[in-house]
Order: sequence, then structure tokens, then C-alpha cells
Amino acid sequence: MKRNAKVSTAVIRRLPRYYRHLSELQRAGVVRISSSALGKSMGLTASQIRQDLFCFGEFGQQGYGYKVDSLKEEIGEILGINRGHTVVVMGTGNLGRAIIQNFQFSSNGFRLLAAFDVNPQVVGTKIAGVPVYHADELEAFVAAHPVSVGMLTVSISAAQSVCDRLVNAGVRGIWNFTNHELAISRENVVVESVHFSDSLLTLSYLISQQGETAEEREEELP
Amino acid sequence: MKRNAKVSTAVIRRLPRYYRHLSELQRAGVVRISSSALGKSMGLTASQIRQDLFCFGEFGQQGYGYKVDSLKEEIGEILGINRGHTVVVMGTGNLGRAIIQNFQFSSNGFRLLAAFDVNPQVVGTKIAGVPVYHADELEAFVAAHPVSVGMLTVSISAAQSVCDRLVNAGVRGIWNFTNHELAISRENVVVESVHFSDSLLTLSYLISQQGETAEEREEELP
DNA sequence: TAGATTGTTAATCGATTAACAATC
DNA sequence: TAGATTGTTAATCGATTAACAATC
Repeated sequence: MKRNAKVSTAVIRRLPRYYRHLSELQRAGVVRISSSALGKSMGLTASQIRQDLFCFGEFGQQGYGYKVDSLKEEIGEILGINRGHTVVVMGTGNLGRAIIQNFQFSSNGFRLLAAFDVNPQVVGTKIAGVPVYHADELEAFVAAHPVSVGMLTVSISAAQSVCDRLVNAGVRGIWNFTNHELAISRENVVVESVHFSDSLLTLSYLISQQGETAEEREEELP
Repeated sequence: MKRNAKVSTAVIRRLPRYYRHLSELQRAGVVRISSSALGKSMGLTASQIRQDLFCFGEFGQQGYGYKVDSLKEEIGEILGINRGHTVVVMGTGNLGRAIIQNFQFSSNGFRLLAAFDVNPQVVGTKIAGVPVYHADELEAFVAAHPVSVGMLTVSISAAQSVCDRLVNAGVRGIWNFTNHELAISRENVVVESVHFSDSLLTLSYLISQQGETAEEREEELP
């Protein structure tokens, strides 16, 4: 069953989508689904779904399909949702605060332990029940509590140094919201970045392009 | 020069990264760079960079490399940064507000025209200089001002209906921050989603996996 | 049982890498 | 000129799709 020697990033990136779609199906009361039905609703081929799942084991029943509940459970397991991961937030500016208040860490298997900032106005307060400590206390905190991931919502100028401190303190992953391309000193520390700019620029390309082709189409008219 | 008949999404996704790296190089005062140097700093092969650029034209000089300034300019052009794109924000909750206040729309070639909400406490106010109108006024606003993109930071339950309204009003792209997989009724309207959950779950997988392989390595020891 | 659908191998397709002539 | 590096075609690699026996 453990064949996941080398799972491609393409597959890994699809796992959360599977998880999300299965959750929606579950909420909608769907009990079973075939690879072709799931594929149609997600814009993937049935083959691809079966091939993806094949990396991790056998989760379906021939002639029947997949039980939504248990497939969701299995993919959650693969994603590490039940591993008791924890997270701390570095920087409680607008974005950090927004994510603390809005994002459901728990439904993604993470426990949000604390936030850190240098602003004396917020240090010592709580945001949505989460205590805010002074950034100086980071190392002591991580030594006392196992922290899986540090979320980076500091200014771009502070990004690298705060990242270094998190890595040295011993976190295993950085969830980066700054627009800085982080350099990681230590092996087996993973960075996952959410680049708003990259996303918007991609959209910019797509709508610009769309105009182009529309114009071209018009030119082709008699 | 216009060979970009069918540029793969893999290439398109790299364009913003090129743009970002070239901007950093520019800021650092670097004047010229070779494909191999750029590749090394971005973790790509020189071949891949030349192949990517080849989709769009010839931007370098044999024996010399690329001028950072002009390559950045060209990629910005490809991305549509100079097309006068505009954006409106739907939903001024924590996240919408945070992005309005923090995100540099202008340095990505977008002009942020307005925000919309239903909360009477914010309607009529300004956030970072951006006027907040009542959501009911959306259609009239879009009719009066060309709007390229609608940014969705409403609740997941309102996501689809607000999206539909944007699409019917005539925007050309949706920048989706809700965790809902949007259905688009109209052709040539593009959706680009920022899925925080998908990103965090990917990170969860990677750090969980990392533990696995570490354990396996230990088991292999004598 | 017959029909449906999986798990899994093989074939195809597309993206990445390598190679090298052109040329600055 | 000699050295460097591009633009571009060809080779390789990996991911997606197709096919089908196994089986529920």
C-alpha cells in the first residue's frame, strides 16, 4: 500500500482539491461517486483520478465506485490532517489579523497556538482568542510547544530574518504570504508561498490574452 | 514574433515569477543576466527559461544575455501590466479590507476603483481612499466604469451569486478568495482562485511526508 | 448473472532538457 | 578574433490518457 515513493507535485497539488470536492459532496449528502462522475465535476478525466489515487493505495470498489466519506477520510489522512499539526502567526498586521479571524485552521487539521508581533499596542492582547506575544518570545515559545508551521505575514523587509528565526527555532514548514522568495538554510524545512501578485498577474495575462484572441477573431471575419 | 498560439499554463504560471525576480534584480542594480544565471537563482534550467521566452519572441542578445530592464518590461507587457486593467472588491470583511489596505494593485498594473458591501456601517465610507458602495449599486457602477476584474472576498455562501452578478455585469475576470469552486456561466470570463486551504494542506502533506521519510531513514539504519 | 467500475499496465501526449549552429 | 550566450530544433523524460482484465 505504501507505493508513494515519488509522488509528483502535480498529484500533490490535486489532493487538496479532491479533499475539498469530496467535502462538498459529503455536505450535499452524496454517498458514493465514480471516478468518471468526480472527474466530470472537477474537470479531470476518470483515468487521472484513478491514476492519482493509485499512488497511495486502493480506495474504491470495482463495479461500485468510491464511498465519499471514506475516500475523503483517506485523502485527509494522506494530507496529514490528523497529525496534530500546529501553527504560529508571525505578524498581526491587516493580513495576519484577517487570516487569524477568518481562516478555519482547525478544519485543515491545524491548531493555531499563538501570534507574534513587535507592536506594543497588540502584544498582550488576543485576536479571536489567540494570544499575541512579543516577537522576542518566539524561540522560548517554540521550545516549549511543538510548532509545525510558522505563518509569515510580516513586512517584506522583515520576511527573511523572521523566516530564519522560525527555521532555527525548529519549525518544519513556512507558510509564506510575503512577496519575498525565501531562502531556507536548513534541509527538510518546506516553504509554501501564497503569492497574491503572481495570482493577479496570471489573471491579467489571461484576460489580456482573451482580448487578443477576440480581436484576432474579428480580424478574421470577412 | 507572435508565436504564442498556445502557451501552456506551466509557462504562464512562470511568467509572474520571472517578472518578480527581474524586479528584484533591477532593484539590486543588476543590469544584465544570462539564462543560466537567472535559472540558477530561480531553480530552473537555462534551457527552460530560453524555451519559455521563445514562446513570445526574442528578448536577448547572443553572447551577452538579457538586459534586466528591458526583459522585465517585455514580460510586463506580455502579462498585460500596461493595459489599464481595473478591479473592484466585493466584500469588505477582514480579508477584503486587508487586501485593499496592503496589496499594491498599481504595481501589478491594476487600478482599484471601488469596493462593495451590504453592511450599512461601511457603505459610504472609504478604506485606504477607496470608496465603499452598496452592493446594489454594482451593476450601475460597472456600466459607468470599465471594470476588468471583480475580486471576491465575500462569504462562501454569497460567493456564487455575487460572482454571477459580476459576470453578468460584464467583468472579464474573477479573482476568487472564497473557498467555493465557482461555476462561470459565460465563456471568456476567467477565474483565478487563491485557495488558502489548498495551500496549507499542501504544506501539511509535505511536512507529514518529510516525517515519514525521516522515520524510514531511521528504520534503515543498522 | 450482467453491468459497472475499479486497479493497473501500456500508449500517447506534452513539457523539460540537451544540443548546437548562429551571432553578438 | 575568441568566448559567451542566445534562438531553436531534436531527444528525453514524465504526466496524462487509453485500454482492459479483474471483480464487486
